[in-house]
Amino acid sequence: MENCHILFPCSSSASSASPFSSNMLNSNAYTDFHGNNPNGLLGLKSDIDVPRSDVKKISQSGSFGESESEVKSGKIKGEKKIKKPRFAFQTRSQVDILDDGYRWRKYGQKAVKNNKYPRSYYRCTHQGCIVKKQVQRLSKDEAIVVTTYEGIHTHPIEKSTDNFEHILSQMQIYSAF
DNA sequence: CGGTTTTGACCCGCGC
DNA sequence: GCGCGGGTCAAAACCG
Repeated sequence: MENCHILFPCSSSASSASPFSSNMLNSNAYTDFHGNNPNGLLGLKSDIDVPRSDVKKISQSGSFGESESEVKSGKIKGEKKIKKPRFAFQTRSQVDILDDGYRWRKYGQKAVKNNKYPRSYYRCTHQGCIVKKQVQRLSKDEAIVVTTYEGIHTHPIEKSTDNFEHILSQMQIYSAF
């Protein structure tokens, strides 16, 4: 029970009063702190709008032979659209892999238009955990890495939270001014 | 050996 | 209807 959920204190007053517009990625604001923020804190954005309803996914090879269509991504036929929370963190780091204490498995990588650097897709390797994460580096500032979390972990961390605290000390979060 | 990364192909929503 | 951009899968390669 000691395992605390990694929930950032951004839900309190982050509703619509967040200083970051939905297009924060295009904002050139952070370009300004270039060299201004030794701490490496960039920004945070929470998005709760998933237009896609996650329709079933059929293998391209059609090798499915059993009814595993159950709760795969939280999508059930009779269920309503489950809006999964989305959090985007901008951090300044040389490495894309920001270890938050969870185990991730990369499942894809795509090049983003308008961006020289590709975007990596990760997924939590825990059973039943559907949390996804994607890491993107800005072409404008290669020192800036945008990590977007999708979903909420429902299981404890396997690694020591000590590591996570270490990360927290490197990044500060704009939860509420 | 098992799990993970890599990488190309496929799929889907949206705009034109 | 087609093309584009973005997201996911899956088989092989890779690493401990």
